[in-house]
Amino acid sequence: MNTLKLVEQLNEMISEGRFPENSKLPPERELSRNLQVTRSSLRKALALLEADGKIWRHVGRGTFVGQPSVEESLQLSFFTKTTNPMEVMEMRLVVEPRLAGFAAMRATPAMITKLYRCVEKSRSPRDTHSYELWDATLHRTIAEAAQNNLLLSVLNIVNAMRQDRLWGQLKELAVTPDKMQTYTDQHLRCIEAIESRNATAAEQLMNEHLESVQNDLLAVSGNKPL
Amino acid sequence: MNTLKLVEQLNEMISEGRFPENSKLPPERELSRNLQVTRSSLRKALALLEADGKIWRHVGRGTFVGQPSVEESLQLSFFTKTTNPMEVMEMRLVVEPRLAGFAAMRATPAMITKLYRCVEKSRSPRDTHSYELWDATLHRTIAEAAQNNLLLSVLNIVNAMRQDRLWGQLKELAVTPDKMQTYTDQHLRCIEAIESRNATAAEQLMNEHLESVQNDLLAVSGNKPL
DNA sequence: AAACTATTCCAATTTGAAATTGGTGTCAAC
DNA sequence: GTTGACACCAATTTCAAATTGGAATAGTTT
Repeated sequence: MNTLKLVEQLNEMISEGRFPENSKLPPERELSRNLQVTRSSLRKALALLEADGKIWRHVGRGTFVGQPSVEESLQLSFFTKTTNPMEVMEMRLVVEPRLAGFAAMRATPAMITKLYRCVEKSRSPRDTHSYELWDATLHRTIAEAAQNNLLLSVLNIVNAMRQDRLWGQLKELAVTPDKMQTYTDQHLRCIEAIESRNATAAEQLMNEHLESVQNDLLAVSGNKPL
Repeated sequence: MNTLKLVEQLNEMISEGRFPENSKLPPERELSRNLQVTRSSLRKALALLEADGKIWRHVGRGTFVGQPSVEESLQLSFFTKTTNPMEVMEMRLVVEPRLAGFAAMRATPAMITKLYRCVEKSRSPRDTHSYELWDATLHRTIAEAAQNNLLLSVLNIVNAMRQDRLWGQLKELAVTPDKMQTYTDQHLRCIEAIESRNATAAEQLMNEHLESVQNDLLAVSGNKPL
């Protein structure tokens, strides 16, 4: 296997400081000429290095040594490349129950009205897509009611991931009409807790809701690695 | 006060659909000519509209109706504009204790070694800045050990906010040498919990640590609005 | 068959110069 | 002291041309 030798060779060039941290590697076409290999071979080696976290690439920009910058890692395209549904659900379970708790303490009456409206809209959906849209709006509105712009941004990331086209099939399999009914009931109970300013109840109800969603996703993925 | 009338006028133009949602308003120079007011007057009105969330502006891009897009709200510059130290601490308290818990379950021995190295480096800092750097590295390493790219990105946002130059003074006031000592001890106990795979302990210790930090920040800010 | 080579095309991005745009300060006038 | 008029700045857009990683195809080697 020539590819592994190439990987080894590139690794040495990097660790020997020929390509310093955060520097840009020569274009693939040029580098392949220098190393006397074809671009396809080089690309296979680079793919392994990227999977290993040694380098990162971006179309039109180039290939870079080390980890992407913070600014880079905040691009939506970067999220879709590096994460998966399981990670998203884990993040939701960390963030959203607390957001519901905050909302219970901070939501304005107008916000609570908006929350009930979201539940109503999601109760009789035309299709899966329509339901998902109102579901996402509902969860975002809870984040808005929590009055923390940073956490709201996090929720926006979550929603953006959920709307990614790659997840379409997974959602259509997992979100059946009876699930929608269950989820809507859970939403309603959580919002009632928010309205009655019961933070711990809101937090726990949101937690239970998201665990339902997670279990349903795991069920359809058949415990295969996501 | 002419400004309030201008705000009202602009609000009407928006709600009447003359400037649809997400559309770009005319440049300030042009709009001020159309409305027969000076640019300075218009800008005062626009500032109020922006504070109200009705519009958002970006240098070189223009002024837009409604809320910024998700992609827009993920720019670091947008974070520094819309958030504050209190929100960041709240977010840290939501995310980082759970990250420590995950790290306890998932950290590789190599990662744990790296964690101890971070504590050592932060134990004898040359100055506040040097301490902050290793502190940030430590918290990021815990996030890496937690093995969730999405949550790692969240932690990266937190760290980017903390390194913002606007926070320099606040940190220098709050992080005195004896505080550094306290924080380092708390770090150490948390990492020991991670090493012994005690997730609940790691989570609780990180929570206590961050509450200390939050209290110290509140103390120096004198309970003034942040 | 399987793995590598050579070539082509695509979409995202960069480059650079010129124009645009929001942000900021100054100074005179009423 | 607010308002109006003007100049300047830095960030961004625009446009076309060049660059770059991604992906597909057909031919060659083993």
